[in-house]
Amino acid sequence: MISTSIENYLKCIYQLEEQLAGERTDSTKGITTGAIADRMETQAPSVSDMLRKLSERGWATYEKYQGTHLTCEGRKIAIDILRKHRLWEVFLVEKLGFKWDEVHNIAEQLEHVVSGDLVDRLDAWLGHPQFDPHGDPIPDKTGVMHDKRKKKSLHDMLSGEAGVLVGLGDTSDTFLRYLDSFEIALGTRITIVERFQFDGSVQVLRNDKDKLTLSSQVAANLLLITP
Amino acid sequence: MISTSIENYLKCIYQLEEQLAGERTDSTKGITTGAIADRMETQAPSVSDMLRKLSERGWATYEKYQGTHLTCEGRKIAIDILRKHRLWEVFLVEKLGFKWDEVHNIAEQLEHVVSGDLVDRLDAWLGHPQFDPHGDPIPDKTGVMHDKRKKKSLHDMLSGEAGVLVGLGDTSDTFLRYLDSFEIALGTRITIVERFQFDGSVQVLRNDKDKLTLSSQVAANLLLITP
DNA sequence: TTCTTTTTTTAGTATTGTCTAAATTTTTTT
DNA sequence: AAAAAAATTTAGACAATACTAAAAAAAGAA
Ligand SMILES: [Mn+2]
Ligand SMILES: [Mn+2]
Ligand SMILES: [Mn+2]
Ligand SMILES: [Mn+2]
Repeated sequence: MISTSIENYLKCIYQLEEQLAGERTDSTKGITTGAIADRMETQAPSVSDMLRKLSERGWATYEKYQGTHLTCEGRKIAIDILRKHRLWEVFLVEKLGFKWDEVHNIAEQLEHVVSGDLVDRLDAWLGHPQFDPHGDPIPDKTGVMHDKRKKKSLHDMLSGEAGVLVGLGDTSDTFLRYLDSFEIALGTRITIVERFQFDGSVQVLRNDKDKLTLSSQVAANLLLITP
Repeated sequence: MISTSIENYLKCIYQLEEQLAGERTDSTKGITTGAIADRMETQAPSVSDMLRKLSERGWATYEKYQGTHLTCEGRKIAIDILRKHRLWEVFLVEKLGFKWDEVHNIAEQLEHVVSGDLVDRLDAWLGHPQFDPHGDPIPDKTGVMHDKRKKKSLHDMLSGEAGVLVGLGDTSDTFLRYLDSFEIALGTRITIVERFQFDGSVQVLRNDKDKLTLSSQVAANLLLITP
């Protein structure tokens, strides 16, 4: 039996690896103790302890001071947890009517419920959803994500370019509520009117109607598909 | 924060108290260490330790060798867990299509998910069900069970008497599957044809059609309403 | 009542996961 | 290249929960 704590660590390392894959080219250095401690809001020694345990159990490679990488088996577990997390989020939003900023903590608990059948039945009953309420792809039963969309950050788009919001670089509750206040949701069409070099902010058109200004930080976390 | 383990103990003690209330008249002696250990499939010393902790926290009264009773606050927690357990069971059977003998272990985990909103939304979305898939009453938000039915064990019914199955004295997976093999479910109408003094078994009519013989032990665990 | 059996508690140990403080190693700066 | 700063690991401790073996108390039998 895998403990809740181990599952959380594996998922965390997986997500840090995903993130790094998008940013850096060299993957020689593993995920650092510090990055994990930050993300899990825990202390570095706890992470060191856990990394030794994960490598003993064959779910991560780990050499002192070199950071860590998931093994195939570790990655499989992480993806399985992520699948459960996102499916439960869909359930909470679509069926129970929660808002997208209310589901994370609940899904954080539900993802650890273990049952051979439960996830698959949930998946089928929800109609095999492809994405969770935050636009993140839901892996299928075999761990494959069928996300063929090429997402581009609003940060990297040019004046006049338009796209539809389909993903977020940050899914924290505070950012989600911040987007609510702008009336920006998944599916919202965004067109760049003007970029300001001064502070990196952008003026955009929301759904071809309303003009608004988004900070550089917000823009960087909005991921769109452009036609 | 209340741990999963504590929640399980409180629920267990509550259910033993319920059961005892139906059997005995004197409630002076508390629920025994041994009864709890049996039901939780744990060792007596673990129970002794936990009882001391429960009484320290004000959820149970406990004096050495005298057994335990829940306090009001302890009972409130136990009922809350029971409510969650039974609502999740309804969800698993009605929405996801699980069979009644497959849901207990899953609900045993789901009952510990904590969220102010989740249970109430689940309850409303399920249409405020009164009973779980095993016929057990579901407490409302305030902890009250609205179960006005007078249940009578098949064991205590006379020849010729008839009733409708609405509850079970034992909800173990093995007993549930045993009932499946007899094609007996909640709502099944049962009429006593003949009682055998020899071994306490009864010959009954199922839904006014098929004759079958039930052992004394089965009969004792079938709870019916009689018109 | 006294002896025997059963139940319960105490004592001592193990496991898991966390933390702080101190030591060590790596990285960065001068 | 040496010194300073930052990151990481080790050491030692603690809380929660469970277990076995032994002691103590309660219940039942003779
Ligand atoms: Mn989690
Ligand atoms: Mn999500
Ligand atoms: Mn439980
Ligand atoms: Mn039930």
